[in-house]
Amino acid sequence: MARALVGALLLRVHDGTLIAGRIVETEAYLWNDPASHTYRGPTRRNQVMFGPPFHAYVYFIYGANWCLNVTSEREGVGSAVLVRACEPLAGLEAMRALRGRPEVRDRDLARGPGNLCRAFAVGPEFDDADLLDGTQLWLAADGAEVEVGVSPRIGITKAVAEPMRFYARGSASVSGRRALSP
DNA sequence: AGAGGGATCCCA
DNA sequence: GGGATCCCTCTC
Repeated sequence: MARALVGALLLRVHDGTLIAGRIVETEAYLWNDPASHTYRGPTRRNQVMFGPPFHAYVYFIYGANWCLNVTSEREGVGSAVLVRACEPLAGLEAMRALRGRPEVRDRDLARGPGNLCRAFAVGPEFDDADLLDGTQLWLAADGAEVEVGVSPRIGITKAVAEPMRFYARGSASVSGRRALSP
């Protein structure tokens, strides 16, 4: 699932403008995973992760950033895929305005999970939104061939060695130290 | 490399 | 209700 999402499209209609990007980086957070929000069971925040797959799980982190996840696995299994970065395809001016940083390069508009949510105007109002049947935020498949690399996840302190980060090889919009993206 | 920032959750 | 923790970002 996390691997398959690399190369898919993320689409957003915001104020009548289409914003689109190709997902180039994801991380899997599985059931029974010490790094996952669901590791200690259901809570108010993480309940969406136990719901049906392909819904948005949106959470706030570090006092400044929203993060967008796609729930995965069947209902009852608390798991999700963090969408860490998109390569911008459409609506770049809108994305730049949403970022509030006129100087940012195109490839960096949705690079990193917090930046991605800003660029796509994604916030808590999308928590639990159905991403296969949405009119404002949704996912779409795409025929593009993407070579997918695998690495450990970024920014975690538990299960650090697990190779559950997936990214599009060669994409300049992949986050993290470039050294992590050989 | 370091500070900022606030929600969440565990354990009292 | 306190305090550690956190799937980060920006600026220095």
